[in-house]
Amino acid sequence: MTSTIAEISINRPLFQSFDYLAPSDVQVGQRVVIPYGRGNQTLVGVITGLVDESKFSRLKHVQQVLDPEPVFSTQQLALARWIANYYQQALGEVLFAMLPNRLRQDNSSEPNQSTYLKLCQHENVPGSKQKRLLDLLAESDGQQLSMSEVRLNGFTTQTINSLIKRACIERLKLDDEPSVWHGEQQEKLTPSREQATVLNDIKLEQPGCHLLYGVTGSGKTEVYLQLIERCLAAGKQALVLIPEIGLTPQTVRRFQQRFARPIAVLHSGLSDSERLNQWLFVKHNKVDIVLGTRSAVFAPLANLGLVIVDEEHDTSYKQQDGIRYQARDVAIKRAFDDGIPVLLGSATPSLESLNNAWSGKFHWHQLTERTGRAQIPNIEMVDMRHAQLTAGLAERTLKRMQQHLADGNQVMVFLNRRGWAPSVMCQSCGWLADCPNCDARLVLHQHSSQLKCHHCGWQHPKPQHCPSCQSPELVGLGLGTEKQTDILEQQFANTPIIRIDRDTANQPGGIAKLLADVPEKGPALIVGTQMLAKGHHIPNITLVVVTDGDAGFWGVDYRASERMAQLLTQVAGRSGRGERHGEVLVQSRYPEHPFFSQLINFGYLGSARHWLNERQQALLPPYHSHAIIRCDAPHDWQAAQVLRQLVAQLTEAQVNIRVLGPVPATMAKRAKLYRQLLHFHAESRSELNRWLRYCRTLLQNMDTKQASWRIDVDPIDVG
DNA sequence: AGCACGCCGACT
DNA sequence: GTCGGCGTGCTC
Ligand SMILES: [Zn+2]
Ligand SMILES: [Zn+2]
Repeated sequence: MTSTIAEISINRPLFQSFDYLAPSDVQVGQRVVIPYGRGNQTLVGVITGLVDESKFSRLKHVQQVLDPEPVFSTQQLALARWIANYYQQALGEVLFAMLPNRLRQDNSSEPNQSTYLKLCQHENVPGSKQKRLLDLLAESDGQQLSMSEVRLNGFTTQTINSLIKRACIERLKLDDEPSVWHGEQQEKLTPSREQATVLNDIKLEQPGCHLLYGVTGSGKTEVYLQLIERCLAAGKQALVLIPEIGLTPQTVRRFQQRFARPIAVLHSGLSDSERLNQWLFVKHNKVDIVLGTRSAVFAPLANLGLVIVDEEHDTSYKQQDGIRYQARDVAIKRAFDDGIPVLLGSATPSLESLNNAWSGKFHWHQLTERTGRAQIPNIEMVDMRHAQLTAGLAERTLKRMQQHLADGNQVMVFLNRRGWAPSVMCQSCGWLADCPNCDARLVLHQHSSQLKCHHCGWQHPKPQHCPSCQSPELVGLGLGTEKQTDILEQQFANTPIIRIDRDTANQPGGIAKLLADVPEKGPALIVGTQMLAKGHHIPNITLVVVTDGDAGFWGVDYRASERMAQLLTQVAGRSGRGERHGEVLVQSRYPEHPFFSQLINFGYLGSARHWLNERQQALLPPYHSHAIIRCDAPHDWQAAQVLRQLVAQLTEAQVNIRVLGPVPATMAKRAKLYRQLLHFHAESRSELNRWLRYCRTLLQNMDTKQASWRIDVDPIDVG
């Protein structure tokens, strides 16, 4: 048998491929099993190239070719190469991150099959059961049904076997097919004047990036749906990315109801086998619409015609651990490669996308009218400085809440701190409960009577006495959602209160059960964290209260304003019911701070313009590119030493981009590791890339001992 | 990364 | 004598 030499990438952080002898008919993009290393352990690899010769003399043989057809197309391989280069990751690791978990091991990529029963002869048969089965099959699509459906209808193997003997029915193996929504279909809505303009301005035949600025409730989804419809009508496929928290059953339902065809859904809640199933449906061309979160950007659609990224500013598009990439940017690159349009939608676009739109790189579209709802409410500041606080809320705030509840409306109280109190102190000696593994205070969770670290997961039962002076006077300092809810329960004794945060959402039933607890009509208080701000429309809210408008402004993070404004704008979008104008109260100790007045007077876009100016002055993204090399080690000097050594080598090589540091991370110690950062700022993206690649080779050749390092390109957490 | 190999100390 | 600790170096 003739053979060829295959370059194979494996799921290890090695920036090289390995040459193996393979059967001459293998193709690039197929997975193979190889004997690897001195112990010849069997590993799955991906063929990334075929060559005639290798500089290695004793090549091993590929053990098994796993895929009859490549699991990666040439375009996907090219995309993987781009990601590996841009984010400084090993190609093999990128490729494996693009595959569903099951295909990272030696599982088959062929379509799943099930046994079906097909009607051959509909003749008179003795038993009534047999007769009923024939009737059932006769009525079914294609006169056939899957075995599981037949079983579900109560037919036994015996009935089936007798019918097969009579040659009335036959068994066949058929590919599994994705299910189609059989419930009520939803007709497409007549677009508003604004929607029609947007729909008219986006031409699917023309490649390019479109930024759709649409305030909450302005009908962005309807625009998506009608564009997808056009895309499908042109015989192409559509990919829709949605943030983790927004991809709810209701969202999926909305798409299913509009399109009488199967839709693949790829979200993080799927089991490995469900995820593989969905992925195989996409791979084998059985769906034309893919709905998914971050990693769905890699869905193997072969005939893509449109990519949509909903809530494009959402930080969950950035993968933070393992393989790092920004799915929104990968989506843009993928669309560019395919020569197709990509639509980014948001009520609070990222400064990156706004800059691209305002500089003419993206096409700008907007939806400013809320369909069937009152205008976005104004934000009203509440000065906390001299206020008497109950549950963290000023008298004025409580009064307003009282009014709204008395009118039978619902009120949302937002506090981005879960637990009872963010720290615990001894009143007689001043001892503070610190995490033994992190530079962080332990958070008191009163209901479970535990002290927990929100950074490393460490927890311990709440002590009865101060470990330092034995005094029993241990008190919680500050306010979390748990405590706020408890106090509000006393204040508003007859009002149902629902708390929505990670602690309550992790209980059985999850967030869906909590939302179901919100009464359909009548007053209710909904208390919660970040989780409340995104997704999950609660219809009867007329007042939103932000307990601490100053939280999150203490750091060095230049994205803090942008993120806070996005949060406040999103939260404000929750308020308002039908034509009833909603209200938003933001409590602050600095109510006159320009951040608030700007947001109130000039809105998100006006503020964004201002921040973009500041970023330009400060040579920060999106004008300059930013990357961070992070280094962790068990002793505080190790990480800094590695980075100092790196800086020395860079200086020697006459580095011509800005290098800052090493500096300790905002939380210098986390999970028993000391963390140091090295910042890189460059006007030119390619220069940054070049120097990062150089850093990577330096670090790979450096004896970093116990220190581990990673490169974060376009970081969102800067501290 | 993950594994084999190897060179040392502390156990039967 | 050997079991296992981690430090070193390689993987086609
Ligand atoms: Zn004490
Ligand atoms: Zn901790």
